[in-house]
Amino acid sequence: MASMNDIARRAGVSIATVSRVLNNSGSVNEATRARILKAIKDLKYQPSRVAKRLRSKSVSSNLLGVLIPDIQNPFYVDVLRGIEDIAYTNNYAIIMCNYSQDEKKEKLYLEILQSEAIDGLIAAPANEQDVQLKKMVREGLPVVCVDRGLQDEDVDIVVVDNREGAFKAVEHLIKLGRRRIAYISGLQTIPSSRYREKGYLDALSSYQIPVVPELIKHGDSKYEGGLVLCEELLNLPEPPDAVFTGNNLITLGALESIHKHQLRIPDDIAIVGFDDMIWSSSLNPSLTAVRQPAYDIGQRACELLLQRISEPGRACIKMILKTELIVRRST
Amino acid sequence: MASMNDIARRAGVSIATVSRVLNNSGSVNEATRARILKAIKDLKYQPSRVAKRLRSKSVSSNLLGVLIPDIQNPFYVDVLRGIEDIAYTNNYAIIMCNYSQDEKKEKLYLEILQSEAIDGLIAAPANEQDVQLKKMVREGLPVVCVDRGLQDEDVDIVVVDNREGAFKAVEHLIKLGRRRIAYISGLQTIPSSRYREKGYLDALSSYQIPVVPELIKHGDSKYEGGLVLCEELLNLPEPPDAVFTGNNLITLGALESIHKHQLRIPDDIAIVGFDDMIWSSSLNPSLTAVRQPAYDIGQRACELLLQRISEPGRACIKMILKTELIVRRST
DNA sequence: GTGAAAGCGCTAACAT
DNA sequence: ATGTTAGCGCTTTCAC
Repeated sequence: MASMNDIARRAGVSIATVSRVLNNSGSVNEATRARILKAIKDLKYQPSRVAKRLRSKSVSSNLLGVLIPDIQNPFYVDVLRGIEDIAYTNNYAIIMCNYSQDEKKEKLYLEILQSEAIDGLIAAPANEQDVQLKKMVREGLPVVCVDRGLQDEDVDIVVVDNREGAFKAVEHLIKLGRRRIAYISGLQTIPSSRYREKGYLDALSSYQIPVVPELIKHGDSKYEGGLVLCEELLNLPEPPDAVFTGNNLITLGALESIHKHQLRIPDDIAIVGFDDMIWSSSLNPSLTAVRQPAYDIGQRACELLLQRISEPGRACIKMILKTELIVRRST
Repeated sequence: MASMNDIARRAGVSIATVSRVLNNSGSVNEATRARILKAIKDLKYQPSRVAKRLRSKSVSSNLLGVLIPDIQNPFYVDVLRGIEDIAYTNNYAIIMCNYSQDEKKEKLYLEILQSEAIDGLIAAPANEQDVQLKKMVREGLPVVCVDRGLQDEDVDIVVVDNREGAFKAVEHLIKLGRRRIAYISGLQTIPSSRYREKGYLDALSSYQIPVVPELIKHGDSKYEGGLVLCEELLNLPEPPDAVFTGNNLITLGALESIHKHQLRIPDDIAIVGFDDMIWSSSLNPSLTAVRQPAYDIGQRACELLLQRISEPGRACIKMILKTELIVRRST
């Protein structure tokens, strides 16, 4: 790969002049500019982003980090797409790190990201206390949180109103006449799980429906969790007549379990899930779901990050997006 | 962030010695080693991967590129997970580039990847003629192709036997008594689309079933394509009694369309899709599908890449994995 | 066993 | 308008 030096030599100038035409800084004679441009073309020169990044913190190296908990979860895929589209239009590349809900892996990735000298980071941390991420924020790395925030740390964040979304879902079930409504939660370390549980409890209490502890299950935010916990619910002496699932993977696991038991949805048991998916309407039956604007979340987050990179001092923004209840055949 | 210089000063040695203990190269006095180690700990030193990468091509910078066509397609997500797991255990980070089936975007990403000085690349190129990727291969960048290869270019590749997978799917439909079997293809520029079409045609011909051109539709490998093209099929004067869909997103689109027409599956029309998904059994009805070992593909590809990085000279390997027909209720 | 110094490709301050 | 040079953080010869 040709370097600036090669260009300079071929055009018979110094590398400083090459740098000038490359960055449109300073003034350079039209004739030499043309020569340099030609050399660049001839040698198919491509600037080294690595060298640029090493050179100085003051210049943007156009590299962002993205740290997400679970790439298997279509919600994060959509967030990622949103991020990526904005990054792409602004000529940023992305280092994508998926820690698979594994805090050890998350830690390693944060170290790598740091040592890759990224310009900024969009992260959904494993938990709100994440010391390492907090430290990076404090050291001045531009960070935007998505889906999950950081406790006692002033940082940009884009989330949805999880409590309200859950409330609407459970209220919907109640209005349909359901009374034994179960909740299958994801990891309790994740704030959104707790807010969704809060929404569930609030809805029950709003309608004076007693809370039955055995109808609340806590799992791992994954398919397997949904499967196993729903199994437990269905095996109860008095099983639920409706279930509210804490995220899309849990929903799929729960569906599997319900089908195994040969129960009819919604006649025997209704189900509403958090997170809508592109194939929700193709499920058996089509799924009533709380839709998060995942793609938007990604876009907004990336915009906030680029803003913060160019203006590090600006006050932090907490952006709360609305959810939407999509009613289909499963309720 | 502390640099090697800081460590050296604090330990009262030169950076060369620091480098030695960092890389376990050369011999260094136990006492000084201890001092240096302590300084590293005290200053929470983290090596700069950027500087290391700039320094020399001869030393690995532990960064891989991944170039995929469509992150919305769960198949690629699973491939990505496979890649990532292997990369992680070998202490490599990943720059993930999703070009959304957009060749212009793909081109830009290849440039970025190159200028990021990655150690190697796993790619599913938009088409087999990709000049830029070919050039990178020829210039010595370790590359492994997945899912899609490069014409007339010797390169490691991991694929499945698409023709055979399609053949099995269509044969299955035929044995069930279907005769008007449609095929909704993805982008024809993608080799796998063509191989799958070949498998479809071979199956028909093996069973002496005439090919009906209007039953073969070519689309864009996306949800919308599946939806629109299936719509066209269903509006035919003589609609198909079965449809074989070219990938998972097309399948979902086709399902949507069939449901819209209120047709019963498989009574009115059977459907079998290429690509199995975690929620295939939760679809309405559960989906008969050709399963690709996507996660394995990713793992194998990454292993091949790491091999090639450490041994650039070794002969190219073409790895062909088997598909599996999972029969469920949609046929 | 340890250090000095060159150099990877680039930017930016300072000279000319 | 253009050139010279220091330096970003690291590895690696070559001395000592």
